[in-house]
Amino acid sequence: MSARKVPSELPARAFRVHDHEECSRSLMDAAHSICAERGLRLTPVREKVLELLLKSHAPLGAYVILSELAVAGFRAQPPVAYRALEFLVENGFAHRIEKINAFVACNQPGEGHAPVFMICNDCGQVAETSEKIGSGSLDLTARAIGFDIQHTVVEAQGRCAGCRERAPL
Amino acid sequence: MSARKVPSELPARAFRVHDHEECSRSLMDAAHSICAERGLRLTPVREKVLELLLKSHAPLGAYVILSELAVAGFRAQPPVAYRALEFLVENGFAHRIEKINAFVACNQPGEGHAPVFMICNDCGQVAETSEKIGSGSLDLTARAIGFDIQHTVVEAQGRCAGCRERAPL
DNA sequence: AGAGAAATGTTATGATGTAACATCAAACAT
DNA sequence: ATGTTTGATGTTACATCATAACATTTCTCT
Repeated sequence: MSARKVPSELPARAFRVHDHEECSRSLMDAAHSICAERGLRLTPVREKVLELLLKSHAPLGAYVILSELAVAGFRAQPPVAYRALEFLVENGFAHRIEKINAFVACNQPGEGHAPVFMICNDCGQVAETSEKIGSGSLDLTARAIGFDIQHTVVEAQGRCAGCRERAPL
Repeated sequence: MSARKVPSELPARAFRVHDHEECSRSLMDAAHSICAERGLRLTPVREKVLELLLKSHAPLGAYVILSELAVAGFRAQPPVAYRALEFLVENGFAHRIEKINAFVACNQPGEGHAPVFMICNDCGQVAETSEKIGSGSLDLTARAIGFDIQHTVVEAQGRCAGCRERAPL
C-alpha cells in the first residue's frame, strides 16, 4: 500500500457537493456545441433523454427513461429510448454501465477517454472518473499479449464515502 | 508508450496454444479439492455446469448452459442454470462477463483476485488475466475519493493477436 | 429417527433489448 | 420548387436474460 501519486483527473462529481443545476446546464450546452461542430443532430428525443440523464443523480435504466419520455409526451416504444441512448453513447454524451444495465450522462464529453465508474450500492449514485487511453494496466496487459483494445469496461461496486459516514456499519 | 514492466501474472491461456484437456481436468480437480476443504457441495448440476464452462473455448450464456443441461438429462428451467452459476461465481470457480452476459470458468480458482477479461470480438474467445487486489488504478482512485470497493468489473473488447494475424483487415 | 438447513423442482412473470419494415423529415442538387 | 437521398422516427412483434415465490426433496447433524 505505498502512497503513490494520486490520479490526475478526478471529477467524481456525483459524490461531491456541487451545483448540479449549473453542472447540467453546462454539459447540455457542451452537447449542443459539439453536435453543431460535428454536424450531429441533437433532436428533441435525444435532447430530452440527455436532459433526463443530466438531471438524475443516479443512472437510469432504459425503461425508466422510456416512461419519462411518455410523461413528456414522446412516443414510448422501447426502440425510441434505445435509439436515443445509442446516439448519446456512440457520440460520447452518455455511457452505459454494464454492471447495472443503466445509463449516465458523460461528464467530460468531447474528449476521448476511457471511463471508469464507481457505483455505490447504498445510494445508487455513480461517479465517473477516467483514464487516459493507452496508459493503464489494461493497455499494458493488452500490449503484452498482442490484444488490440477497442472498448473498455471498468467499473467498481462498493460504498461511497458519504454512505460510509452516514452508516458506518 | 514507454516500455514498462510487463504485468507479472499473465495466464491469458485462451489466446495461447495449450493442452485444453489437461487444463480442464486440473481445474476440475482443483474445484473438487477446494469444495472439500471448505465444506461446499459440488453437486451434479454444479459440476456439470463447471464442466461445460471448462470445455468451452468461449463464454457460455445461461440459456446455452441450460440447453446443454437438458441434453445431459438434467431439469432445465432457468433457475436451475442460474443457481448453479451463482454457486460457481460466488465461490470463485467461474466469472460472469458483464459486457456479453455470459460466463467463463475461472482459471485460478481459490486465489483471491480481481479478474480482468480480454474479449475478442472476432473469435469470441475470452482471456482471463488478473490484478492483485488493492493495487491497480481503480484502487488508487477509490482511495483518493474514499470509496470502498467490494467488486470490480474490468473488461476490454477488441481483437486478439490470432485473429489479427488471420485477417489483418 | 427427527429437526433444521441446503439444494432442487416448478410455475409464472419481470426486465432488458432488438429485428424488421413503414413512414416522415431534412439536406442537397438540379 | 421539386425530386432524390439519407437519416430519423413510428410501430409491431419478438427475442433474450433473469428472478420471485413456493413446493418438495435431500443432506447433515444430533
